Amino acid sequence: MNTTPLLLLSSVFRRQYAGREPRSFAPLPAPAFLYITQGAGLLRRGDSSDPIEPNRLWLLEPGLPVRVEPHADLLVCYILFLRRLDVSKAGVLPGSGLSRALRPLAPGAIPLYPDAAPLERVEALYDAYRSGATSAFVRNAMFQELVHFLVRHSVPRPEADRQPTAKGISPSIDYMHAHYSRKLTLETLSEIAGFTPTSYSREFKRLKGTSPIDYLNSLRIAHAKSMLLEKNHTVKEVSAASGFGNEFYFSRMFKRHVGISPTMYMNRKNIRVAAVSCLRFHDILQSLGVHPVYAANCHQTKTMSKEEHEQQLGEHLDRMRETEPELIIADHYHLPYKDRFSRIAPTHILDYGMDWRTVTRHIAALLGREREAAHNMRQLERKLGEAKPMLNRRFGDQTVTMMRVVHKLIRIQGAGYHPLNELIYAELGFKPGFCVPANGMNVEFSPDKYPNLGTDHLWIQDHFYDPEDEAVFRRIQATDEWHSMKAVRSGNVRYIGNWFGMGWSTTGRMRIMDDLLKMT
DNA sequence: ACGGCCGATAGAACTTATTC
DNA sequence: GAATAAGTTCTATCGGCCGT
Repeated sequence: MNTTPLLLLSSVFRRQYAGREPRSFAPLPAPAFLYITQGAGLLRRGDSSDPIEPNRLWLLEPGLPVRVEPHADLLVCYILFLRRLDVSKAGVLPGSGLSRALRPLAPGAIPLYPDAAPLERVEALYDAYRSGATSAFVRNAMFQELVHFLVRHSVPRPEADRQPTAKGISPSIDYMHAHYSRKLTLETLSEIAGFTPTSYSREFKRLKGTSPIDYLNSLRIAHAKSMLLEKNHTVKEVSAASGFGNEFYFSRMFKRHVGISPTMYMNRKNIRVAAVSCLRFHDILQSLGVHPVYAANCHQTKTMSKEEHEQQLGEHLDRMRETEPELIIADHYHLPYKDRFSRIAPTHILDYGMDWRTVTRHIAALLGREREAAHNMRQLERKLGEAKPMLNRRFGDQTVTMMRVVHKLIRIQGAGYHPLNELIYAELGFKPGFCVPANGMNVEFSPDKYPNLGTDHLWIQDHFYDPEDEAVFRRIQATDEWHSMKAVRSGNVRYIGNWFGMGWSTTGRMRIMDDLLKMT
C-alpha cells in the first residue's frame, strides 16, 4: 500500500553527563532525536562518527549502539523518543508531500544552519511534556512544528553524502575521526581503505563530494574552533592538539577555512570591524549587535570617472585607517581593492553569489553572533507570517512594479535574484506587473522609449546615487506617457526610499514590511 | 627605550595529493 | 604514471604586548 511516514513524539528527556570518560549506550528501543546543547567530543553510531558540539542534532535509528567520547567536562542534551507511523496517503493525508518533506531528516547527523537554533522549541516541548499541564494534542502540534522547523533549517545534503558510505572508505573516515590530532597521510588512509592513494582520492571525492585531506582538515578546524573558544589555550597548543604539523601552517589553514586568524577568532566578540560594501553590510552588522567603526561603499559607479573614484576611494581609506579597524569585511564588489584594505587590517571578502541569508549567517559566524542572527531570523519569520495575510487582503490580485533610475536608465525590478524581489514577490506573494521579468533581477529601458508598465501599483526608489538620475526621473514624470499609466492615473505611486539596500538585512526587511503595512 | 616572547604573514623550497 | 595542483615546512620579518 502507498504509505507515508509520520513522526510522533513519545517522550522527552534532558540529560547531563559529567566527566570525560567515554560512555556506551545500549541500542535504542525506538528512533530518537538527540539534540546537544552543551559539550564537545565525538559521537559514534555503528561504524560512523560525528563531532559533538552545541546545536548538533541527530536522528538515531533504533537498534544501533551509540558511543560518546566527551572532550569537555559537561555534556548536556535532549533526547526525544519518537514513534514512526506509516499512514495511508489516500486516507489520512490526501495528496500530502510529507514523505518528500521529511527526506532531510534521514537517520544520522542532521546538519543545521548555524542560525537555526531549535533550542527554544525543544525546551518548550520539554517543559510542556514534563509539567503535564499541556494536552497531548497540543504537545504533538508543538512537536510537528519542531519537525517542520528542522526540515526547513537543515542544510541540504549533497546527493553523494546521502548514499550509504562504501565499505572501503568507511573505516578510513572512522580512523580520521579518531586520529585527526595525529599526523595522517593519504597513504595511511588509503591503506586502511584498501585502495591505492590515487583510487582512494577519487573514490572519496565521488562519495563524499570533497577530497580526503579537505575532509580531514575540516575535522581539525572544527576541533580547533571549539578549543580556541575555551580561551585557556595558546594557538600553538590548539594547532598541535588539532593535528596540524606546526602553528604557521595551522594559522594559514584556519584563516582559509574560517576567514579570520585564530587569535582574532578567540576575540571575535569584541573586535573593531569596518564594513565596506554595496550591500549594506553595516545594516547586517548592526542587526547582529555589532557597531562598525567605519562603513563605506567604495564601488565605482558607471557614471563616476576613474579620477573621481580614485579620490573617493583614497578618502575612504584614509578615514578608515584613522578608525583603526581590526577586521575589514567587504563584499565581492570590493575585491579589486582587497590589497589596499589589507594594508589597513586583515580583510575578509564574501563570495559572489551568496543570498542575503547566507551573507548574514556568514558574517554572524565570523563574529560569533550566531545566536543574534538566529533570533533575528526567527523574528523576521514571525513578522512575515503576520504581514503576509494582511497585505494579501489589502492588495489582492492587484499587480505591483518596483522601479528606480540608475545610470540614467529606468530599471524595473524582476521577480527574483535580489533580496528585495524575493521578499516582495516570493515571500509576501505580491503579483508582478506586466513588465516585471519573472526570471530576472531587472530589466532596463531608455527614458526616451519605455513601455507602458501595465501595473496597478508602482513603487519607486526616491533615493538617488547620482543627481543626474534624479533629473532624469523628474523629466520622465513630466511626460504624457507617464501620466497615461494606470498606476499614476489612479494615484497608486509610492516612494520607497532605499528598499533595495534594506532588503539585505533582517532589520531592513522588517522595516520594509512596516512601510508596506502603513500603505494599507 | 629595550629585549624577549608570541603570533601573523609572505615567500621559497620541498613534499604529497589529485587530476588527467 | 605523469603532470599539475595543493599541502607543508622553514625562514625572515613585522608588530603588539609585557616586564624591566
